[in-house]
Amino acid sequence: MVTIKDVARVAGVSPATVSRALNDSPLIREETKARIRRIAQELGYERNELARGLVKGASGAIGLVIPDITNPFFAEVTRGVGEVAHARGYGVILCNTEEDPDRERSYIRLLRRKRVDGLILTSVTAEDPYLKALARSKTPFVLVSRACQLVPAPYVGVDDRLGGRLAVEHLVELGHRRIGFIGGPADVQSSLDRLAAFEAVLTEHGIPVREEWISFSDFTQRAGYRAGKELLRRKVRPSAVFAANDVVALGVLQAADELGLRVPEDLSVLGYDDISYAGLPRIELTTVAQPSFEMGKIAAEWLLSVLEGGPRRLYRLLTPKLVVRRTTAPAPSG
Amino acid sequence: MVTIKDVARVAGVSPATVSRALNDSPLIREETKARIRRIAQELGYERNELARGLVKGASGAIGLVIPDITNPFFAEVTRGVGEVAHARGYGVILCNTEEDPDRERSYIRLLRRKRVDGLILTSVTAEDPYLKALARSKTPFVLVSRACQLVPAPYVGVDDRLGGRLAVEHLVELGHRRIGFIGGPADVQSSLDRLAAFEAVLTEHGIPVREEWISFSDFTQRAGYRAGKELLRRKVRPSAVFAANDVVALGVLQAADELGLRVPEDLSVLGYDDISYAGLPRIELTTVAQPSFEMGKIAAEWLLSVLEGGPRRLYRLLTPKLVVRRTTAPAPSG
DNA sequence: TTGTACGCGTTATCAC
DNA sequence: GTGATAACGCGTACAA
Repeated sequence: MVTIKDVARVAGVSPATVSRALNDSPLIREETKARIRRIAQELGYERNELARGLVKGASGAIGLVIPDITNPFFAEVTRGVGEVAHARGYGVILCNTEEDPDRERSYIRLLRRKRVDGLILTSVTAEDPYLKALARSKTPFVLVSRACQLVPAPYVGVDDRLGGRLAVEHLVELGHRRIGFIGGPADVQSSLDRLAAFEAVLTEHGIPVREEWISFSDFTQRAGYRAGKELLRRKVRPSAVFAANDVVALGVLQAADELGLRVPEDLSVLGYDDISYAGLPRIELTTVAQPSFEMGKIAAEWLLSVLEGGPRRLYRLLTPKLVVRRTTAPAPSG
Repeated sequence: MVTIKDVARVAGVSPATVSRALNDSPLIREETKARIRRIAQELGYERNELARGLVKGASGAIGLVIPDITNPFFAEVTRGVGEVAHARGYGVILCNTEEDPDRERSYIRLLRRKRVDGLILTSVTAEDPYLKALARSKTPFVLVSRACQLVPAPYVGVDDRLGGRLAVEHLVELGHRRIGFIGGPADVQSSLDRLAAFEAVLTEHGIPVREEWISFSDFTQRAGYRAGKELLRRKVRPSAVFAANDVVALGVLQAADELGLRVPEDLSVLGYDDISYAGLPRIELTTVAQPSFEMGKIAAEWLLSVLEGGPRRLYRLLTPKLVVRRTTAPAPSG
């Protein structure tokens, strides 16, 4: 690979001059700059960011830790992060944990070895202790979508209590009193918040919370399918199900179909996220919309601004929005 | 950040010894190794891969260039790549081009500056000249799913001619003779191959190819919707549509629904990829399955093996599989 | 306005 | 077995 020295030799100047010219230093005469740039271009020079990172103490890359890139919600977050990172010349190192805490820890170590300038985490379980260690280190990080109670940390997400409330109140208003909840992993804050809202709304309306209608999955379609099958096979089953995300809701829909339950006539199903497939005519899933792409952008923008000396505080709770489609309907009178 | 020197000072040895110990060199006495490792651990040392990369001439990262991370097909490829890369300690720098050739070129440059050890490209348009330059450079790369005619390059994908053939023959066997095609971007090889198969099969069966029923989109749901609307609004419209991927097919389904066309009674729709949403009970899209996750894994495995001196040739054409579900049916007798 | 010299954190090549 | 020393490619204080 051609280095700054090669360019210097050809241009008949010192490497320092080349470095300055390429970094547009005001110290260099314009014509020299132009000449050096031209030569660099001709030689196909691309600066070595490893070397540059070593001396500047900044790698020009950020780490993005995601539980499941296959979930359109996180794909959108990823897209948002990539958009702003790239616009500012940063690279994004993607880490897909598959909801596995071990992988997550191992990824964080990888990212630290790579000296990423900052981290965006969407994969945090509610009380993982490694976050404490991270908070002590100097590397800035943001939590997206999944908060953490253990450590005060910069965060951007939607108000999941409110989102859960919107969802469950919608069901209650439709006359449902037998409502089930299928969450994500039991240690994910966003899922817990949605559950808390679920219980709160039921209680407010004097509807008993039935433990046997509450279950946890791992935020995948398959898990939603399984949990749905189990829930809907009970002798006494709910007339509505609130799934803690859309992917799970799609699994529930699948379970309902296989059991011969008509949606929404026999069963109302409500999701969370508003992934693009929720709006398909064949699906028409009622759900709570989150600005996922926006969240990725906000997180990245904040992170990059911190890297340039901006304020280190961030706490953004965006507002979720109920999107009523066709998987919810008034409760059957039975 | 704690460096090798800090560890050396605490351990009372030279930096060289620490480096050797941490790299498990046989030159170091076992007890010294153990002691040094313990100290490194206590100090929270993580080796600086920037520095390491600089001296070793290898960054320990690969670049992954994807047209649309939001498309489950590419999300699966990404997952496959990440799985094997991380198992071997490599980082993956993700670049989402949104099908924009300018972005693509700019990403490639970013990745070269970051000195990635290799590239996985799924975003190549059929005759982009930058590939030639890439081929001349020493950085190894693989093309996944989208081939390139301009340059002989390592490739893993499915046999799109065969896949297209399976699809169209299925329609013909169902008695369809008025068949439309909605492709991806006009310069994407995989889309072109599927089109070629489409035309070949029609011709073989003595069915005229009607240009006005052939159109191109950009491989998104929205584009599929638009193209579908246009196609299905014609006075004379096809009884079946072959969409060059599932996302586009979903858009076509949406268009059909809005126009009051029943699928599959009035219109058969066939996709390509078999993304996870294609199998939903509400969708049941007939499609051609590609082993997307597998393709990502194969590409990464090959790339990493090349980095360790393995053979530099690769050409894997996997076999696509027709998955018949419920969006295709015999042609209406009309 | 440009060149010289040093250091960033590692690993590799010599010595001892 | 272990320690000094020289790279890797770049940015930058200091000198000119």
